[in-house]
Amino acid sequence: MAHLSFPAPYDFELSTGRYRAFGPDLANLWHDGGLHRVVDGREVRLTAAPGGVDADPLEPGAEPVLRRLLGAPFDLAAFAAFAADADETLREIAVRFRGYRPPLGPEPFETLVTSITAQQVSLYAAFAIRNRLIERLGVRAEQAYAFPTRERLAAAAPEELVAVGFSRRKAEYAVGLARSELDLDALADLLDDEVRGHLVALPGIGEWTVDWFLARHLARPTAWPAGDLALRKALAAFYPELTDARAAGERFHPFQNLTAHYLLLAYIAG
DNA sequence: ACCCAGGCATTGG
DNA sequence: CCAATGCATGGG
Repeated sequence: MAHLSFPAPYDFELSTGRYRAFGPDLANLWHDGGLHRVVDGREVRLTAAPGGVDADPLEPGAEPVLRRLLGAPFDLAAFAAFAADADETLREIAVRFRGYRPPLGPEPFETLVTSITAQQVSLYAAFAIRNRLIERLGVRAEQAYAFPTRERLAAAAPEELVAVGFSRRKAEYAVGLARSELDLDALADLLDDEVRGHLVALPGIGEWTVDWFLARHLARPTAWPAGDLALRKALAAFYPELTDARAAGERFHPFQNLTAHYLLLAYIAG
């Protein structure tokens, strides 16, 4: 057992709600009050603890990916200060949901495949399809599964993905991504627009998917998924005067990413 | 049965 | 540049 510390305030349950809201997530499994995640083949159980999160067991080398999973790169204190000085709407949302630290997709390939499953369909459908993919091509540890590796998907026939509910097109996108030459880890060293250029060149990866990759894998502060349907609905609900979602992002510079997450959370929470 | 849901590529103007 | 269309599943 080891401890991962986070600056207060940090609300573990609120922050991990995404992994329960649309049904179970076999790769980020909420089980018996804790979040289970497989790192390097070993299942880790994460639970709330004073001052942060307990991780059991914590292998050397697993800490960076776990901290990333828990959204460690976000500067919540700076966002809180920004929101406190912003409009009344954002100010109230930031206070109501203080301690919310959006989880990140710890692995680039997994993040992209997850987004492909979520294109167009409801998140309930996306989670169901994703879970069947994980069961079929992933590897189970104890309760949770390791998400299917890029190598496993590169070796898969698209028909295997169709069999778990992918459309024919999406099956080809996911397998094509796995088989592409692109070094996904190297994207972390590039500027936002450079990342965008590399990714949108791949079939099935458009602006929306890149925006969420920048936001939820690379934790880029100014990522702003202006085309996202849920974010548009949240904007319409909280800022009816901001009819241009893309332009609206400028208002929240340089905290577009955290603002988007807080608006989505507030919108879903009702 | 029908419609919509945290898109994207393709086709045709 | 923009409009129309098909896609697969789950929930209402």
